[in-house]
Amino acid sequence: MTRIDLSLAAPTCSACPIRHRAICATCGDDELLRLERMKTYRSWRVGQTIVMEGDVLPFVGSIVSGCATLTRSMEDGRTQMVGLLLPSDFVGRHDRDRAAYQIVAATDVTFCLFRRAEFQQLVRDTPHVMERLLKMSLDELDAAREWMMVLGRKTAREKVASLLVNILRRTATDVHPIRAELPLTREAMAIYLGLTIETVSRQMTALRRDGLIGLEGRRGILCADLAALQAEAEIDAAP
Amino acid sequence: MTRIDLSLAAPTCSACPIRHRAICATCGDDELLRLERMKTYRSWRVGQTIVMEGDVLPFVGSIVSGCATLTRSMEDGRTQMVGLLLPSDFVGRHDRDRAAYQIVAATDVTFCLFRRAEFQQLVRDTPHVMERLLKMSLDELDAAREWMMVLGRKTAREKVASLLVNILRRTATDVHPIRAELPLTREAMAIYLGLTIETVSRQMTALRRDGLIGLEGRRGILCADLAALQAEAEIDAAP
DNA sequence: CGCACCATTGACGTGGTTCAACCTTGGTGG
DNA sequence: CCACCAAGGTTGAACCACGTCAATGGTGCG
Repeated sequence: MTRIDLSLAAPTCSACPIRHRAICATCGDDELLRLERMKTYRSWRVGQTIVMEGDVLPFVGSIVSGCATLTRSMEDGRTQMVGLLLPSDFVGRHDRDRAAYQIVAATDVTFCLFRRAEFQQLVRDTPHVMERLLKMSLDELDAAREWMMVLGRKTAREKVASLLVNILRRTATDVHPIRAELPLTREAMAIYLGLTIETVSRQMTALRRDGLIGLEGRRGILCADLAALQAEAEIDAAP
Repeated sequence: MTRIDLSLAAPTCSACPIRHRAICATCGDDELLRLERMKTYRSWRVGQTIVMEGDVLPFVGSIVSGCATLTRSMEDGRTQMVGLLLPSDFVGRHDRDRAAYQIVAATDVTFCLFRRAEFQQLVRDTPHVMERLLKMSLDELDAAREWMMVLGRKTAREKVASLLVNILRRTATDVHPIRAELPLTREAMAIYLGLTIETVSRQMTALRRDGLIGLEGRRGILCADLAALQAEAEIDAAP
């Protein structure tokens, strides 16, 4: 593998692409300066393991670009994804120094990291940062519970459609038809959905055959009618 | 139905059974006095709906005794439990006034409630209460992710065993054999586990037949060897 | 060009659901 | 007091969605 420089120069916070969505969203200019001094950018290549389940994780931080996965495995090898990390998502617990899940780079990925002790001090000094962390944690909890519905009650077709809708909503670029690059292999999709690779593949083919999505190579997906795909995922239009 | 008085006199916080495990665990005596003035006890009978999904929930609070369930339903009626509330668990979001899930009393249940606005002020005035809320939310998130593993990857037998282990761990009374009262009907168990009533019933029978548990009436469960039951649930002994 | 690696497709097996009958238990009223 | 009933729970038989196993197809990289 070609070696690359993985310690990128970090941009100033005010120029950061996740400035208004990440943990720092509610910080003023003064606090941003404090963050500048604390932060380190660090990148991993696709496929690299960032931490193993149970290992010491000496930092916490935000994902700036790319995609990482949170997974848990059983002794016999069965694996379930429990979180999909996209830009602005927060990783790690300020109050625990061991990772509860394995974190893997699903694509090349860059994090904005803080050493835990420093971050914990920041949280305790700055109530609105703690409240921001609380809000983000509660949103994650809601997302996890939403996913419990997917895992427990949806059919394979609905599961795949649900995942595609989620990814299109968060990362779609073009319009008519909207388009996104899947950050996951079929295997990673299967691990997320509690299915096998084969079932994911068959359902992707079926959704394409039924005109609900288009496929471009292995990773590109197109969707001319997101509402129809949402209906297929049995997602209520309400929220 | 016999009418009962549902507005119980609340005990003083210092005599409260969940004093050291609930949101108030880190409060000193002075803050406990503030809580005394804010709190209201309120009870619901088994089967009553406490709030419907999407309804206004004007309070937040802790469950003091009994058991309640958090569920979400799809339009066609498929239902998934996303949380099981036992004494000391916290309910509601301080920053949102609508319930994201239906809350139902699984047994007769008593809550210690605070009006949202007052509680939100308390959280903002008292950093260590906010940190306590954050810690409890992160623990809930871990529990939800643990449950994603159960829903996505475990067999019916492992699912049922996992639920029994959870309940025995949190509510078991006797020892040799340990004993607990199931706070859930078979239907509620099925909704929690992403299974049908029939499958739950068959797996309960199978676990009894295999000598891993004993059954006393509809609700009583006995377990002479919790480690064996945990092995059946494929739970790593580690944590 | 050729080798990995990822993805697709097919044939077949099976764990869990579905549908239906029956059993148990606790509560109610004659 | 006990017959009856409703609700919850158990059991059986048939079905099917998804998993398993195996072969084939595509694609990007050295």
